[in-house]
Amino acid sequence: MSIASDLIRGHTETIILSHLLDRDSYGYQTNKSIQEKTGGRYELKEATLYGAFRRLEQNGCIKSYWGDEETGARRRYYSITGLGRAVYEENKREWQDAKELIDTLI
Amino acid sequence: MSIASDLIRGHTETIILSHLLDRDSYGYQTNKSIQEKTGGRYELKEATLYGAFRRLEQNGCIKSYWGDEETGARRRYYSITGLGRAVYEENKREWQDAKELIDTLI
DNA sequence: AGAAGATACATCGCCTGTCAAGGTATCTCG
DNA sequence: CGAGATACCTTGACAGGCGATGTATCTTCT
Repeated sequence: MSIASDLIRGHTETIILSHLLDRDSYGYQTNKSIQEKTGGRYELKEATLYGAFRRLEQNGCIKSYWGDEETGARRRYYSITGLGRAVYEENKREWQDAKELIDTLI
Repeated sequence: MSIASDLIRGHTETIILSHLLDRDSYGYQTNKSIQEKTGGRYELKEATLYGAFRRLEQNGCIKSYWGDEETGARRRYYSITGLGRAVYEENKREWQDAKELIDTLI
């Protein structure tokens, strides 16, 4: 992980929501997907990841359920809610603004 | 201030360094300049601003001196050091990377 | 003269997100 | 059987942002 976490801070939840847009997923897979998409340049720490899932579920952006694996470790799947999609869109807009703002300032 | 502070977190010091590249400045002016550049969309809170100045001075990125105003409130001026310029360049590079990374992920 | 508002600096204590460290349990492969 | 991957979770410390509050000076309006 070569990138300062303070630069990503505030995007963690949006990144997770983004990953859930197309399909339900579980924690471990979410993180693996992030690693793949970034070519190993970034990964979420587990404590950060599960903390974000907890917050997202608490404010209604995602719902969770246990997978019915016959074998292997149990998995808690998450699915994005309507609210979650709205929040995602809003966050994405905010990111576009923030990007522009920061580019103006640095 | 229409932008979430977690999206700016980690950029505060870089923004300040950027403002000091061309000329020495003081806290109040720095913040006014940020407000102008962003058309009032963003400003640093004073506690954030002075906290950042303190950190930057402690790790040698800036130096400070009192202005010799004959009139008006006293001003503490800051000037960027060689180290500060190097840190600025590095932070700017990191921002380019982070931007790309986040765009990939959200 | 007095009040209000801008200029200018500074600190304290709270809140929140990140993360190192630790823990549990299952499966696979040598 | 041991090592390593898969998969989940929590606790405590830390750091940055910020509301609140305080100081002092200058200008402007009444």
